[in-house]
Amino acid sequence: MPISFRMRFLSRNLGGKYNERAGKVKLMRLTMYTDYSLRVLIYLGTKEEDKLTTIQEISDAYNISKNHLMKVTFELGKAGFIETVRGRGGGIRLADRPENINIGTVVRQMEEDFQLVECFSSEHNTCPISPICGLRGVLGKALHAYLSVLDEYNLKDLLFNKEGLRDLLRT
Amino acid sequence: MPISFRMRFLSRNLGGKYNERAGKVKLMRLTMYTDYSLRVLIYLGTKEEDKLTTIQEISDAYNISKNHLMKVTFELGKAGFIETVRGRGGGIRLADRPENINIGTVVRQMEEDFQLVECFSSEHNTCPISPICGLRGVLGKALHAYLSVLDEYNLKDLLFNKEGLRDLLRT
DNA sequence: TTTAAAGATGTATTTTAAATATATCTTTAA
DNA sequence: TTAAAGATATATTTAAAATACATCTTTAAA
Repeated sequence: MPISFRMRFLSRNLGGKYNERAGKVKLMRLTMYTDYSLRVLIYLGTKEEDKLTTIQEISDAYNISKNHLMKVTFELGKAGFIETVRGRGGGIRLADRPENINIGTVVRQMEEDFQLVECFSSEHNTCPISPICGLRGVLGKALHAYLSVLDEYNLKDLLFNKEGLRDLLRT
Repeated sequence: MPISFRMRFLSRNLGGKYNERAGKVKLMRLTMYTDYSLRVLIYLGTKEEDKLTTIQEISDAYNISKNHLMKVTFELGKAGFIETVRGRGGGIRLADRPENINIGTVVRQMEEDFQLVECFSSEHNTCPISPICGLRGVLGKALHAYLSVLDEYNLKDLLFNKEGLRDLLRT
């Protein structure tokens, strides 16, 4: 459920050499998609209330593909976290005050699913012991704990140094 | 950080149609690698103490590629969760009693890293606000909560219905 | 003392999701 | 009526994950 950042890490290669980290994998990542979603919200949170910001501006500030951000903002708008104004002079803004935008809610919304392991999906599961296996319950509980922490925070909590953020985001 | 099961889910396709779930992604997955690790431990846990089990047998029981399991068991051995005996008549067995094999420890060991988002990696980070951004802290806390739940369980907890597991795993 | 069964190791290939790019459409203020 | 903005769709690229294949090494049994 975490923002999956595959970036330019060394390839995992399960079949690779057996020295160093071979065989291990990178779990618990959030996608850049979710990361970008949060970055957009943070950016908008540093702006004056109601003021519109263009996607281009955010793209410049973070040096992120505008095309990618278009899709992120589209989803953020559909989910109701931001308002979008089309046409010349348009842009995007937070749909609510930062203290009312919950981080857990954002991550849940930008997520597709929380199928931690194969047996979380009745459709794709092939594990023969799933009917009586305790693993799903344990992982589900862990997932809940993860999201519960995120539920404790809202966007305002991430903006405690709003001036500093503005400085760093100035292009 | 969850066991990443990509399986045969619909492709995410960030650039796909904007109806249904397009744009959303699947986070918090564990890899099949970690899932398989836990399944191997569960299988061994259903066996009599000290009795050796071959990888082939586990491969048959779960219908998992033997080659893949070879790598999983190799890692499990290196990490000290199982003992491996080479040569004819060899096999693998738990290195300790199930109650002493902690699930959180297993997941941490089979993990490569816990870089939830780009800014968790000083090497790959490009986000300009990371020096003062509260996101990393929040996600780190959530990750800790996730692992802490796993830390509360050991392999024995997953074997409460050992007889049922044996039945389902009989090939 | 040779053979076969087991795990160990390395490399190569395939598949999938994620990331990104491109192109066009729609809206709307100037 | 034009240009700037977001909306939408499709296509491409990249990287990780999953898997397959090919030996090698160890060791007990024949």
